[in-house]
Amino acid sequence: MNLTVTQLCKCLADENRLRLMGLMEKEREICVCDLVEAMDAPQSTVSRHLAQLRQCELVVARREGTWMHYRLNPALPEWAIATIDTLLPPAREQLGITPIDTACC
Amino acid sequence: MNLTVTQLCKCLADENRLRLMGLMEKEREICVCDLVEAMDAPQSTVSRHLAQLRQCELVVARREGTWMHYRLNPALPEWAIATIDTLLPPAREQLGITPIDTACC
DNA sequence: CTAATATATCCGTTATTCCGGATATACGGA
DNA sequence: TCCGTATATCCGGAATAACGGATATATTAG
Repeated sequence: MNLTVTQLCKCLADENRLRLMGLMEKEREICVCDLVEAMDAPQSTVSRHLAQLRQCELVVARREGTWMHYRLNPALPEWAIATIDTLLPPAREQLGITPIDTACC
Repeated sequence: MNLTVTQLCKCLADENRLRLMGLMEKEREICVCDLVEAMDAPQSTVSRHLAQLRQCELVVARREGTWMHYRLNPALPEWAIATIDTLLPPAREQLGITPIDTACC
């Protein structure tokens, strides 16, 4: 786990990625199709941003058949967890979103 | 004060700006010449990044004669203060810096 | 006013990031 | 095996951001 502060901030500095993070909730998995539906963006865009979040390990993915389930990575460094916990509530408010609580699959 | 999460993260997502923030310490003013000296970057670069930090109100400036004194803005929203407080220590460690404690003027 | 110093802004160039349609890959079922 | 669905990656173009030398502005001193 080699996350830097700069990397974390770059990830959260894009509205699409911030929105993706905001749609997820601790301890809860979401599949890509739900994220694509909730985001107003084409699937390739969502997938690309998810890949970036995955690369920085802000999220982790689990495959189940053809579906991929994403969740916030609970194993980040303390300072990253604290930052995410602090920023997601105001981010959700500013972006007008709430975590997804339905499951397509 | 209309700072958004995205704006805050954009500001902190650049290494030069993060370094500038890390060189400052709560409650302490620093003048630009000290920042220019501590950063390994031309004066115009430092000044441009300071302007951006000022624009987002992460820092505030006070003129004293020909000198400008900068300090972290103590009047940010709670979530921004908390984020900065959380991120600056690991950022300083990762960037190999400590707050400036000398005063050129 | 002129000179000197500190800092800010301008502007052309380069580097980085983002976009999204097209295509590829992975998997399950028939 | 071949097909359909879910997701990932590719790639060329557009948009955004960063750079830094040159220049402008602001202020003080003489």
